[in-house]
Formats: sequence, C-alpha cells, structure tokens
Amino acid sequence: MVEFKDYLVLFRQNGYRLTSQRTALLQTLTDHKGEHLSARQITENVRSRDQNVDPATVYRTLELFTKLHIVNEIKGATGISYQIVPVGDKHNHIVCEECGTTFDYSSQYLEGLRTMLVQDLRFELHLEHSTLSGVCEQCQTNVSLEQYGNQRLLSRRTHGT
Amino acid sequence: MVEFKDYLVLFRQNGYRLTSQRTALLQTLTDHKGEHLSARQITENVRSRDQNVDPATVYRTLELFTKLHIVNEIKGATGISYQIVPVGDKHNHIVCEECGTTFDYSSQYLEGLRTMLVQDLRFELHLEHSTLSGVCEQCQTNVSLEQYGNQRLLSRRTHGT
DNA sequence: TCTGTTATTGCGACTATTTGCAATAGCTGT
DNA sequence: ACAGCTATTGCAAATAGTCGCAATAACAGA
Repeated sequence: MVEFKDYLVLFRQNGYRLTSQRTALLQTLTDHKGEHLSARQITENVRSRDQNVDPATVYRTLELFTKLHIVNEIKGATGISYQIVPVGDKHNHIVCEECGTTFDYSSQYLEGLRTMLVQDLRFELHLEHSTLSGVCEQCQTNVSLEQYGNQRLLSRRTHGT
Repeated sequence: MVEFKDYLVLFRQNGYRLTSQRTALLQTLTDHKGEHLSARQITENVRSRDQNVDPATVYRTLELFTKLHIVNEIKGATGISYQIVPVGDKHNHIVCEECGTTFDYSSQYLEGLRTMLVQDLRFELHLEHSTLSGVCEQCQTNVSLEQYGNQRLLSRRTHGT
C-alpha cells in the first residue's frame, strides 16, 4: 500500500486538494514505480480505474505533480515520460542520444556541481529533476564519431530518424 | 554574415543537403543569436523570408539541427525554445523553476561531473545540450520554501499557474 | 552542363497538448 | 453534519506537433 497520507499532507500544506482523480493517478504511478510512462499510458491506465477522468485532467495533474516533485518528467528519445519520484532512493537519469536508452546513476556524482553552483551563483540546483544526455559506451564504439569544430556529429546516413 | 560554409560542410559530411528552407532557418537563428525562440516564433520568422516553408518542415529541421548540435533545445518554464549554439562560446543553461528565467554559466563547472561519468560509467556526457533546473537566488528568498521529506515545495496558493 | 539517385519538402490527415468556462466537489469553520 | 468558498474537473474548441506519401530539388558523377 502506498502512503497516500504523505501526499495528502503535501497537498493540504500547499492549498491543493486530494481528489479522486489525483488519487487514481498516484495509484497508477506507484503501481509502475521505476518505469517510465508516457502521458498516453498514464491516461489509459487511469481511465481503466475511473472512466470519467479526462485527458486534460491528466495533463494538468502531471504538471502539478512535476511542480511538486512528486514525479520526474523525463525527456528521452521516445519523447516525454513520467516516473514517480522514489522516496529515499536518489538516482538520476541520463539518456543516450544515439540509442535512446535511459541510464540511472547515483546522485553523489552531482554533489560537486551542486556545491559550486550554490557557492558561486547562489543557484539551488535540482539536478534530480533534469535528464542529462550524451552517448553511452556501446554507442560510442558503434558509431564512428568525427570531430567538426567543437561539435560532435551524429548518425550517418540511413535516414528516417 | 554568417559562416554558412561551415554548416554546408557539416551537412555534406553527414549526407544531408543544404536546402533553401534550412538556410532560412539558419538565417533566422543567427539573426537572433543569444535569444530563446519558440517553435512558433521561428516558424513565423522563417515564413516572413519564405512564405512556402511548412511548419512541419520547421519542426523536422529543428529536430535535425538539435541532433547535429547546431541548436540547443532549451526547456524553460514557458515551454521549449531553441537557440543557435554559439561557436566557441561555451556556456550552459539553467532554468529557475519558479520564475522561469534562464541563466547561463560556464562549462567549466561541468568538467568534474563529465570526468567522473566517463571514468566510472563510460558515458560521454553532452551537458552543454541539457538544461538544468533549480531555483535562482531571488526566488529562494521570495518564496518561503518548506521542507517536506526530501521534496521541495513550490508556489503557495494563487492558482492559475 | 546534364542525368540519375534519393534526401527533403509541402500537404493533408491525425494525434497530442492546452485553454476557457460553467458545473462539481474538497475542505475549512461552525 | 452543514454551509460557504474556491480549487478542480469535464467538456468542447483551439493550438501544437507528428506522420505518410507523392512531388521536388540537392548533389554526385559523367
């Protein structure tokens, strides 16, 4: 069972209300903990619980949850997906620009960057909520990258994305 | 005048073609160097140069340019915007989750993170192309943030986004 | 310069996401 | 438990972004 109590408190504290639609969404998200769900998948799943949940509500709720950091909005190669923020478990996402695979890595890698930004720029980083991108090990060897000035070239011809 | 020569070479090397539409887009982007343009703004500007450029083409081109790292795709609070990658000038973006303002910071802050990820995970980071997010100095003082577990709460009531 | 190959485009249809508004339903205070 | 206030929702209409395909136009080679 999920601790909806916590979310309830979180909502109340901020003047938001815990509606049946939001509960259904939380249920869906926690049922798929660790997975990356698209807006469509979420909508379908939520509607299987409560037929009258409008897609617009799903989008609005997802936006709210993202703002409250209840979910992470992850921008992968397939598009945008969502995932409930694992309580206690601190990991971040990094997407391979080539194959689109999403990898996780520990938050501890970010401590240095966070500290510097706070000290020098007074900017409080929320890196856990950003998805970084680059090229994974496998793709680095597969694709023969070439240098062009400072820019890294991608995929050789074989069009169609 | 912009060095379209460079882009031409970049395209050719990868099997892409330099079309009039792409030229118009490059022109638009370089004319607004440093600014963050939305897909709509870009489309409008491009169409003022060449009436028959279809929006679909703009989207497809923007996607290609992003892949080639000719432009940065920036996800701010207002939505997604684009900006031509400044040659030589290495800076990155960080967006305030509260006010949506985008800040720049030097790439050197990322060296540590990059090095670690390459060493430990063999992941080649392209952080210049990611937009990080957090809370800027001003908003940190304006909004009285509260702690809720490990999550940071945002905006008090005064709905309507 | 001319020709063949095929990447690219415009178009139309389609899917996804956003937005305004009146009706509904949480939540607070009594 | 009830009443009032207003956040939230569903609906419908609008806007944004995607996709398949036939026509077009870059570009490489002769």
